[in-house]
Formats: sequence, structure tokens, C-alpha cells
Amino acid sequence: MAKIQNITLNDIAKVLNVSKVTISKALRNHPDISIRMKDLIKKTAIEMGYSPNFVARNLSAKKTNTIGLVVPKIAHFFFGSVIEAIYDAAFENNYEIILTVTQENQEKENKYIQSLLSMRVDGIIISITQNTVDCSMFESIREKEVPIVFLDRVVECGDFSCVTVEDYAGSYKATEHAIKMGYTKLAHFAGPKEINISRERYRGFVNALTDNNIRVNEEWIIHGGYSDVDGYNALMKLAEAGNLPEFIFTVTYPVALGVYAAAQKLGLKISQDIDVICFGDSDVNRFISPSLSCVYQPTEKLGREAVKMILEQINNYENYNPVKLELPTDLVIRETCSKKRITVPG
Amino acid sequence: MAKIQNITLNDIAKVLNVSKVTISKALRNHPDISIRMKDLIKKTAIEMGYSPNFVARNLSAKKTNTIGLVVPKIAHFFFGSVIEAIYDAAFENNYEIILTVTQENQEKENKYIQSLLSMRVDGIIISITQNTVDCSMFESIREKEVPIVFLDRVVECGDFSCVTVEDYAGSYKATEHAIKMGYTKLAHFAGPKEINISRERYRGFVNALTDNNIRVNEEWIIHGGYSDVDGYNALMKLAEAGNLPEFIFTVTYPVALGVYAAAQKLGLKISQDIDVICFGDSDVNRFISPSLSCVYQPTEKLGREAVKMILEQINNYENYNPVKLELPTDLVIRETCSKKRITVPG
DNA sequence: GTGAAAGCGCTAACAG
DNA sequence: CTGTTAGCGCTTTCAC
Repeated sequence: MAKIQNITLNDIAKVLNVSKVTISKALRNHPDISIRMKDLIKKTAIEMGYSPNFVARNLSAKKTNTIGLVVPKIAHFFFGSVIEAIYDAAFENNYEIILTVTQENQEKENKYIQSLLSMRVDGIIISITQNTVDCSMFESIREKEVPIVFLDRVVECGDFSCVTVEDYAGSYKATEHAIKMGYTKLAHFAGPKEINISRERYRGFVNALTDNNIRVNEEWIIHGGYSDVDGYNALMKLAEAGNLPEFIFTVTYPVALGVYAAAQKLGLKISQDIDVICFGDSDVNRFISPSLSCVYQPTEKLGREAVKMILEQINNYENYNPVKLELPTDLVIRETCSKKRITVPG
Repeated sequence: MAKIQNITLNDIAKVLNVSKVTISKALRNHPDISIRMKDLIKKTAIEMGYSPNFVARNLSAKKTNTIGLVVPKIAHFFFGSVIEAIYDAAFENNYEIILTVTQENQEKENKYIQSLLSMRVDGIIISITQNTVDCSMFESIREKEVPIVFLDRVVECGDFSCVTVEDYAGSYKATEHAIKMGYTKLAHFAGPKEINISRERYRGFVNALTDNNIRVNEEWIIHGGYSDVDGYNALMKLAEAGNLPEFIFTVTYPVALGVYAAAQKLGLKISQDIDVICFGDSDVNRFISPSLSCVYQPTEKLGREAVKMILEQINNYENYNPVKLELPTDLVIRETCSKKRITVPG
């Protein structure tokens, strides 16, 4: 429209009677320009209210200093804190983040990736949806030679860089802890089978059982999603079947919250009647009652490592080899599953 | 680097032996081009793996189809859900969101706004930090004629469009409810005095008291931040002073969580010894025990309205007049503050 | 219906 | 140290 035109390099150049190249260089601190000139130019640029046009700069430089970020959710503690860490790390390295949220929808995921590609981001960090099975998009990204790093949820195919946490070891530890507390009837409310994180957490649970000579009861392994309703429904289902476990290991903290809700509905006391540990900490785990023990994931580190990885790839795509980094997890015991159980014989 | 070049309009043009203008028009469904030609062009574009270059397009079109979003936090339920709503609304309208997170830091806020301006976003939606007092940035945005909408937290100066919720009425309702439940010793853990939302919530609390002939005890009004530690510290402080209220109205839900934690530490039973209502719902309010009553904010609507407003402004900047929209809030009573209190005389 | 020319604002390469 | 030239990939007139 009749919008006021932004000041351009040329405008400054005219005022100062030099060429726009000089202005451009001065503003970017190019060594070519004398200090006095730089100071003068910077001063007038500010006075004139100059705002560099990144669109033009990016087109010309064939680089955007921008990282595309694709996540399934945002109103979830895990993603919220990973995203914050990624933003911080990017900020420190003078990169912008373009965040997209897929809402666990693969179609959206594809559209967003295409947008990011069209925006010519320098690289992409992605945590795939729980339904992402088709890999063609990622292969085409590889063909286009766009750096990519998978975060937490990784794709099965191809050889890509990724940062994950020790899902297997974390689950194993948590489950073993429950066994040591004296539980023998253990359930697992698991996630979608297709996703690496659910599968590894499931494996950790099962192996901890078999290693301790406890039979795995298939009825007590319920696959669902990652949200509270999944936990709620799962416990309700077990209650209906009239076959309750003593302990539940849940794949995420929202699932555990669902268990709390269902337990209240059923008149079961968490920790006394039925005990719980979940994978993944959150801001509220320590506030709910009884406070919720969990497998802690280093979200801050996860985000920062992802940024570090993508930058390395951006800065040296030629000689870059995919790296798979797995960060350690910790068992954080709060009130749930904290008391040794006195086993009452049969 | 030696990166594989992206396919350009020219590349497609050469293959098809037409001019790049024809390709450009066809791909954008311009009526100029015949249907047959369009189909052919679109088909080959896909075959060749063409990815339109938005950077070039934006530079040429002087429009980016992009909205800048500035928020103080992201790992917080309120912002998480507002942001998701904004993304959804933008997606439906074919706009991209560029999200920036200030971490309640005004310096970062300024830097991010400058970046967004340099990226030539078509408009900005912002929720300011709890420390933002300097208004010069927003005046300069107005001068640059960049559309802007304030969301929830608004700036005091100037006449800008904004979407907020009924902070005053919501607080008033909540406080009045507590009074009706029989409480006479009411406290308010408030937010920073400078921010509109804290101030309105504070006003609602105070007016509900005075309208019901209850004296406002200044000791029971504690100004702090919006996080759990603030709630924790506030209750601890009151406990030390040995002068506990019966009821606390907190400015946010994290502050209430802090109160829960402090109460546990102090051996006080929430709801029995000390009751609580908070402003703002979250995914966990109903899971904690006792479940937390609150003033519900329509986050989804808030986000969608903000997008609607900014689009209206973008599409018609000339004749646009600032709009101030205030969305209604609801009182959601769960377990806390749900039982009529039998007042025991002195 | 199609295309040639010009330009968006900036940077890189090279010449002075 | 400073400036000239060319071009990034696309869209917008305006001719044909």
C-alpha cells in the first residue's frame, strides 16, 4: 500500500555521498572500511532509523542464518523446555529459529517442512509426529543437501544425525527400582509402537522384568498415545477387567496424570493401592500429591546439543558424518514408589 | 559451498521452452495462463523437485506472509496453548509464524523485535515482558507503519490494538466466591505492579473485599513474579510472620503450585487449613490434590482473535483503527474453595 | 495467452 | 580504503 518506504543502503549512501557498498561493508564491520568512516556510517544509520533488510541480504548471500524447528507439540513440558533451550542456543550463535508445530499430524509436518525449505532455512531440527512413517520427505531433504538433525523422536530409515536420551536404560532403571521395592505385578502404559522412544521404553521395561525372573503379563502392557486420556483409559480398562497391577510405569508424565485421575475416580490411593513412575519430568511432578517419581531427561542439554550438531553440519556439510548422540537419564525418586513394600504372602 | 543448486523458475522455463514469467504465473494460478499450460508446468515443476524460493519472492513482492510473535515464555501452559492457537489460525490463513521468546528480558525483547522488523514480517503480535516499561520501540513500530497487536500483557502508552481477558472481573468473581464461602481473612499473591494483568487482578481482589466490607490487610498482599518460587516464598514469609490468612488468591497457577509446596513444607493442608484459587487454568490444575479452582482464560480464542486482528490490520492498514477486545473469563470451581465454611466465633 | 525488461535491497568479486 | 559491476530468484508492468 502507501506504506512508508524503509530506509535502504542507498539512502544512507546518498546522504553521506559514498557508495552503498561502503555502507554495506561498514555496517557489517568489514575490515575494508576505516574506523572513522564506520563510526560515521553507523551513527547516521541509526539516526535515519535504518533497519537492514534480511530478505534482500538472504537472497544475495544465499544464506539465511535461520534454523527450522519442527515439533509435534508445544504446550507440553518436555517440548516447551527443549524449545526454550534451542532458542537460547540459537540466539547465542546469532541464528534465528523458525518454529513449526505439527500437532502430531504428518500432513502438517510435510507442509511445514516444505515451507521451511522454501524459506531456505540453513538447517532443520525435527522431532517427528507419532504417526510419521513415510520417509520420502527426509530422503529428499538429504538429496537437497539440507542439514538435518533428529531430536528425541527419530526416523527409522536412513542414516541421519540425532540426539536422543537413554530411553532403554532409563526405563530399565525405573522398572528395576520398582522391583527392588518389592513389586511383582508390574504394568506398562506404553506409547505408539512405531516410535523409537516408546519402543525403547517398552524394551527397558520388559527386559528389567525378565532379567529379574518376573513374567511379563501382556494384559498389563497397554499401548496408547502420550496424553492424559491414554493413561486414564488404560487404568479404567484394567479396573474393569478386575485385574489390577501393583505398579505402573508410564511412557510420559501426562499418562501418569491420567492414572492419578482414574485412580481418584476408582477410589484407589496412588502409592498405597497402586504405585507409579513415569518417563519424563515436568514442572508439576513435584507438586502433585503424592509427588511423582520419574526418569529425568536433560531437556536443556538435548536442545543445546541439537543446535550444536546442526551448526556443525551447516558449517561443514561436505565432510560431515552423521552423529548419533544419546544423553543419559536419571531416576528421580519422589513420593511415589519410594517405600519398600512388605510382601504379604499369597 | 559446493551445494547442489536449487531448481529455479528459469530451469523449468528452459525445459519447457517458455519464459520464466509464464512459469511464475502458472505456479501461482494466474488467470493469464491456459489451463493446459498450467497443468503441464505444475507437473514438470513437481517432477523436477522445484521448491519456490520465498526469499526471492518476498523481496520482489515486498510482502512475506509472515507474522512475528513475541512472548515471554513458552514452557508455561497459558502461553503454550495461546501459541498453538495462533499457529493454527495462521496456518489456516496461509501465514507463517516467526516465534521469539524473550524469557521476560526486555533487552532480548528489543533485539527480537528488531530481527522481526528486519525479516520484514507483515505484522507483530506481542505479549510484553514483565519488565517492559520503555515504549520507544513500539512508537517506532507505529512510525514504520508495521501492524501490531498486543496480547494479554499490553503496554501502557499509546493507542494500540489489543486482546486481553477480563482480568478485573475474573478476579472479582473469584474473590467474591471465596467471601461467600465464608472467608474473611483473604490474601492476594500478586504479580509485578507494572503489568496491566497484575494490576487488574489486584484491583478485582481489592474491590471485591471493600464492596463486601472486608478490610484489606496490606500484609496479605504480596507482590512478586509469576512463578512457583514466588508463591512459595510468599507463603513462607506469611508463616514466619505468624499471621496466616484463610484464603489466598494467586495471580497465576504456578504461584498457586508454589503455595501448595510451601503448605506441604509447613504441614498445612490446602483447602482445610488454607484455601486457594488462582487466576489461569492449566493442564494440571485438575490433577493436583486437592484439585485447584481457578479463573479460566479462553486461551484458544485469545490466540485466534489476535491473529484475526493482525490480519485485518495487515489487509487494511490505512483505514484501520485500534481495537481493544476483552474476552470473558469463567470461574471454575474444583476442590479448593468449594466448601462453605462454618465460621467459628473468635 | 505469452514474454521482455526492469527492479526489489543487498552482497561478492574485482578494479582502482 | 573505496567504488563499479553483476547478479541472487522472483514478480510486476506493459508490450506483443
